[in-house]
Amino acid sequence: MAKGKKDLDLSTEEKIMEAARKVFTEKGYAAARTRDIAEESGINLALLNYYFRSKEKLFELVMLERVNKLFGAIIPILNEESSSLEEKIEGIAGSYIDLLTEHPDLPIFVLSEIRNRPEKFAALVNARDRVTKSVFMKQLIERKLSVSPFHILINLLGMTVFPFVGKPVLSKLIGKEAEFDELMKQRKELIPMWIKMMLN
Amino acid sequence: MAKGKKDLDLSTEEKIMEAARKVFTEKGYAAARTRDIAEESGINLALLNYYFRSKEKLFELVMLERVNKLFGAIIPILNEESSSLEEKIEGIAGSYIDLLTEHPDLPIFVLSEIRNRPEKFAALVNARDRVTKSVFMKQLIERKLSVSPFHILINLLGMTVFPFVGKPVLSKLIGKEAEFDELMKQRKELIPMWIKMMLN
DNA sequence: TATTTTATTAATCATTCGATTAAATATTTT
DNA sequence: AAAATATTTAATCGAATGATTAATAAAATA
Repeated sequence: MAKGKKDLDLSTEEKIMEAARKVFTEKGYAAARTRDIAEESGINLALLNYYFRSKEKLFELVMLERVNKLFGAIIPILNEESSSLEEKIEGIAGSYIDLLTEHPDLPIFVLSEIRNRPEKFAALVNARDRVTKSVFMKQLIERKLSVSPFHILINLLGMTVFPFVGKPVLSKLIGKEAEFDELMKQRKELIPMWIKMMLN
Repeated sequence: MAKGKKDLDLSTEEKIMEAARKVFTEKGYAAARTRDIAEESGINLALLNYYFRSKEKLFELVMLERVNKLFGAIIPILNEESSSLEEKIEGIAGSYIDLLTEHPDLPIFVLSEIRNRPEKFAALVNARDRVTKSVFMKQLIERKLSVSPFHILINLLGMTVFPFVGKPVLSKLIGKEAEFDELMKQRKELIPMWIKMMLN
């Protein structure tokens, strides 16, 4: 049979995925209703199950996308062979701030879903070796710091990611949305500077 | 008798609150079932509504407790009149790490519930003036830094709070629970040191 | 064109869930 | 002790929700 998915199929499937991304990300798995997703995508409720079998299966696809997006922005940089430690730090801060400025709710979505159902999603982010044995960690160890290299990694991620995790609260303190974004833009250069200070 | 653990002399009301704290914090509002809370506290389901009117009302009490705990650990320090900027930085890092080592899921719980229903809880954390007009911010401004004082506040909170927000992922990288706690303990002294470096 | 497969819809099923009710039991007040 | 009030339970209600079904429309295939 012609197993090539037709344009219309793809379109419907993609409309559902698009709506699922939005609704799941806004409300979280438990509060999201399949009817919300159906309405948001302008399709019949039964079509959601026709194409994706269940709410759970649909969510797994969205979650996988999100996790890959979140970790795909850092893992490759950690493992670059040719770049220096300083270049990696600049790369991580820069690419993460660009990514999260566009998708501010990415980290809180992933982290809160993992917390709500750790048995289901913990394995998804088990990138232990790809981090602990990365070129980045090796380069950190070479510097013979007086503290664990994990501190540096935590600081880099904390200073970069935390403002977006705490955005619902922080943006109230800071004021306008534009000011928040301007601060984040500044941090692309500031964070590498601060981290480098910690390496001495 | 159900799996209620400590059936101590707690009043029925307090038994329900205790179970509500646990279930809401573990699963979030939307995924928490009033029947879970009833079973966890070893009481009849109807008693929950008898004492607290509704799931929503019960949750509001738990949420208020959590928010006060989370922000109560920092707001008073920000507004101390007698302590120096350096002392405040040490106080915040120290008291927050102590608090979050005991209650690691506090920040992710509060932040994700705010994100899921911002219209309901955003007002709860609107401490704008208490932060922006705090003694801490005044002291930062006096230092005539080359960057916005918000950067320093974000860095302090990011380095302190982020490891706990990301704990479900980070603890896998780091290894045993004890090692994570040991790193956090070290950070009580390290974070103030790093932040002070940023003040020059 | 005729037939088979794929896509879509309206209706509805089965469960779950928050909440209520009415009756029973315990506690306090008079 | 009697009456009044407060607490607790079992049963159940109604709405919401994920999922399915049976019928129809559209597209693909032969």
